[in-house]
Amino acid sequence: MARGKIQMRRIENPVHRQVTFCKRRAGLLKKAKELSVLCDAEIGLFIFSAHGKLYELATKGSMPSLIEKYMKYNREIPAAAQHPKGKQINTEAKEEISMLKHEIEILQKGLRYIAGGGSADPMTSVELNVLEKYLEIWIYHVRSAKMDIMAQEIQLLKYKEEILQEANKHLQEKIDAQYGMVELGPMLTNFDQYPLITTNNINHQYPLTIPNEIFQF
Amino acid sequence: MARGKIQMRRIENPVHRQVTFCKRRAGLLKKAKELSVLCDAEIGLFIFSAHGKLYELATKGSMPSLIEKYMKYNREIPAAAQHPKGKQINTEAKEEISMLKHEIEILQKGLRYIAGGGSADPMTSVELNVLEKYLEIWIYHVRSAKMDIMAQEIQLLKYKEEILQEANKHLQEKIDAQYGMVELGPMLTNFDQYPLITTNNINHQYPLTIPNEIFQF
DNA sequence: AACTATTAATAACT
DNA sequence: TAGTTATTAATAGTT
Repeated sequence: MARGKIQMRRIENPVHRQVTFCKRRAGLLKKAKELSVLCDAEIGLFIFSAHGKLYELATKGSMPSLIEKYMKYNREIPAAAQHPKGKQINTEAKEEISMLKHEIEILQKGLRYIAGGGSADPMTSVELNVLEKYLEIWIYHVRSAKMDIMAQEIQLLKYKEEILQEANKHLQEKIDAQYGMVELGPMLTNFDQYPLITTNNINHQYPLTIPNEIFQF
Repeated sequence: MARGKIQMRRIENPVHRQVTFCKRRAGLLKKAKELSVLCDAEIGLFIFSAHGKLYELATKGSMPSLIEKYMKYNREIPAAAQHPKGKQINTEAKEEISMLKHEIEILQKGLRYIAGGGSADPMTSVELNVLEKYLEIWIYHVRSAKMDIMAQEIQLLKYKEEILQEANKHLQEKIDAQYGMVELGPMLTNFDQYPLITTNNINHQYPLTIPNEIFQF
C-alpha cells in the first residue's frame, strides 16, 4: 500500500520482515479495536512472532474468558442452537441438519477407520480435517474435565491434611497435658524424612505446594 | 476511509452497523492472513458479532492448538519472572523451558526443511518417521506436563494423609493406654461431617479416591 | 523514528 | 445483498 506493491509471500529480508511485522501488527490491532468499537463486536486476537513473542488483544473482557466463550460456542455445534430469525428458518434448519448428519457420518467413518487399522475405507483429506476438528475440541474438554477433577481432589486432600494436622496437634497437647511437660516431641509432622513416592518417571521432585496459578484455567 | 471520516464510536444505525461489520470483518481477516504470510507469524483471531455469531481465523494449525500455545506461553512467563523466591525449582523450570524451546527450533527447522521442496537434500522416509515420532512425543510431553504435576501433588498429599492418619492413630492409642479404657472416641477421622470446599462450580461431590485410570493418559 | 508516494480499505451511494 | 467510487487510512520504500 505504498511506494509499489508487495508480493503476498514471506519477506525474505529479515530487516524488512521485522519492520513490516511491527507496522502491520500495530495496524491489525488498531483495526481489531475499531471493529469492536464501531460494531459492538467481541474480538480475541493473538499474534506469535516468528521468534515466539506474543502480542494479544481482547476486547470486552480477558482473553481466557474469550477463549472459554469460543470453546463453549464450538461445544454447541451438535445442538444446532443458532437459528437466524425470519422466514428462512425451515430452509436453513434443514440445511444445518443435513450438514450435521453428514459430519456425523464422517465421524462414524473415522471411528471405523481407526478401529479397522485404516485398512478398509480410506478417508479423504476433507474428511480427515473434519475429524481432526472434532477430536481437538473433544480432547480439550476431556482434559479440562480431568483437570477439574484433579484440582478438586487436591483441594479435598489439602483440606483433610489441615484437619489431620489439627487433630494431631490437639492429641499431642492432650498427651503433653497428661504428662506435664514431657519427653515426646511433635510426632510425624515433618515429611522431608520420607522418600517421595511417584507413579510416573519424572526424575526431579516438586515442591510440596504447587502455585495456585496452575489450576486457574 | 471513504466519502468522509467516521467517528470512532458505536454506529447507532443498525443497517450501517451491520454493513460496516461485514466489510471491516473481511478486511480484518484479510490483514491477519497477510501479516501471517509476510512475516511468518502465527495468528489466532476470533470475532463474535453483537448477535453472537462466531467468525474465526487460525494460521498455521487449528484454533485449539493455538489456544494451547497461548495458555502455555502465559504459564511460562511468570515462572521466569520469579527470581527472588525460587531455588532449584526455578532453575529446573528454566532449563526445561530452554530445552523445550530448543526442541521447537529443531522441529521448525525440520518442517522448513520439508516445506522447502527438498530439492537440495530431500529427507528419507526413515527421517520423516523419526521427525513424526519426535513431534508426537513432544506434543504428548507438553500436553501432559501439567497433568503430571497435579498427579504428583495428589500422590504426595495422599501419602501425607496416610502418615497423618497413622500418627493420629498412634497418639490416640497412647491416650487410651494412659486412661485405661476411656471416654474419648477416635478423633477427627470422619470427614463426612465437614463441608466440601471447592474452587470451581461442580455441584456434586467426588469420591475420596479417584480411580487410577483417570491419570493414565 | 519520520516522511511521503502509493496502494489498499472502505463510507456512502446505487 | 452486492457493486461502484470518492475519500480516507495504511504502509513500502526511503531518509
